[in-house]
Amino acid sequence: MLDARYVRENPDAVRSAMESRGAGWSVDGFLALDAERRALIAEVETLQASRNESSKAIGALMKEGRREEAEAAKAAVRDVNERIAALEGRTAEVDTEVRELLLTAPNLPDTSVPCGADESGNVEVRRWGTPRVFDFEPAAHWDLGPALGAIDFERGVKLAKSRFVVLGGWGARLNRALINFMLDTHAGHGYTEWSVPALANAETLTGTGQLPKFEDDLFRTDEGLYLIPTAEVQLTNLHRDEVLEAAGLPLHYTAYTPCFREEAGAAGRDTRGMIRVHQFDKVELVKFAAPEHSFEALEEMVRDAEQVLELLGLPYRTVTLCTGDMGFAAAKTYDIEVWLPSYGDYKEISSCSNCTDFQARRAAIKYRDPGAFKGSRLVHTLNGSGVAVGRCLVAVLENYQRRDGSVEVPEVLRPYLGGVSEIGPA
RNA sequence: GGAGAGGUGGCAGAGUGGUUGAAUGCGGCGGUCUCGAAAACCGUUUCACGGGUUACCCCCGUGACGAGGGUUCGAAUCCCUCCCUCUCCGCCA
Repeated sequence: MLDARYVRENPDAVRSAMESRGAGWSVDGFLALDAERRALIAEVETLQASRNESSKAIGALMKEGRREEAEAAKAAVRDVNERIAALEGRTAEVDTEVRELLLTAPNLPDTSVPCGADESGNVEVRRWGTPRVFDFEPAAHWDLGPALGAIDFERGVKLAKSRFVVLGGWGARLNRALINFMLDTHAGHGYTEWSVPALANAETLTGTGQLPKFEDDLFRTDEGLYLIPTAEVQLTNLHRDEVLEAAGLPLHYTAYTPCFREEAGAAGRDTRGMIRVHQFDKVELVKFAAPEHSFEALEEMVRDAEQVLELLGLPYRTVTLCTGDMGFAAAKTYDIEVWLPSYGDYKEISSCSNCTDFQARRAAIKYRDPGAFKGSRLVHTLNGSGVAVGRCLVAVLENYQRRDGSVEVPEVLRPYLGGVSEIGPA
């Protein structure tokens, strides 16, 4: 959520920021509503002040037994109350409209973010590793996985519906090995591990920005709970309505969770394989940082995610998303893309963002630093995949496959797989 | 799921319609005392929003005693709905 006051005082800056994002958010619509809201509040509060004064006077009259004067005063206050009620009706309406409008505004891009309309405007910042040159025709994971008994697409559909997958045998074990390897790696970098609910309530989803605008992307239970699309939601909301201590910042959190996405509007994209499915596993990184350190915290987070791929020996490149390609809550985002032989290209496997105070304002996450300032201020929240487990599994299978259909196990994963160095058909 | 009890300031805990935003204690902060500390004593200690100012310093106002509604001139106090916590029973990984 944007700071209403900032929008009020910097309408031109906000207008151009919205344009660069390709967001059709109406600054002028906001300004008009905001002005009306403040005028109504001033009027209502003046009337309330006079009512409070009269009520006090009535109390005094009653004590003195001057009943008739008290009755007359009561009648006068009833009039005031009617006017207040009328104004309050409109105030509540305007208040809701202002809030809803603010909740649908995306974050403002940081000044370091390149301008661009879509992913073609993203800027590569670095590459690591060299895509392997195969001396045979490498198989795509949608062929390789089933042949190994590692991935079962048909049964995923049978058990749930299309775009759900089942992992079996080495596939299931490799998946679990990846999760543990990632969590252990992040723990080594000072991240505290959490285990959180896979379902979240509406307030939680609103705190991180999925609601109210993106409800169609979520699975919803008939109790009004939602399946989380990412552990970012839970890790960030852990501190909703809390005031953190500056001395403890930045906080480094990590969690493994399944993630659920409706993928509404993704029809026809990545239909083969398990690149885009309704349920996938992910290890997430979240940080809470003081504003003056959040961008440096973002750089470190990207490195932490990249290291997972480096340890696994998977070639990747990192790009800065341009204004038009960034997510709703982000002020700056780096995507890490892993090399996938089946795509003959790099494919997103991690997205690391600094959301500045955008989520903190929605979720009321603050910090205090008595030596530096009075009261409390909003923290900056960051999140990143560290990394998407399903896509990582795919990357390992495809990049480490051999001519005979077996797959070499990356060194770092062997301790997690009982020491085996290769996996073949079950 | 059934029955009962309860949700008040960082914590504990008063307060059942009228200067109660809220007693008291603890904790925190500042001070006195002390070489220093402890103890004791004194003072202080919520937040949001709106306005004046426009720096979130200060001043005024409004609202907030789980949340939302209602009754009333006036609600922490009365009524309704919802949420949550605790105890017992049931069920259960």
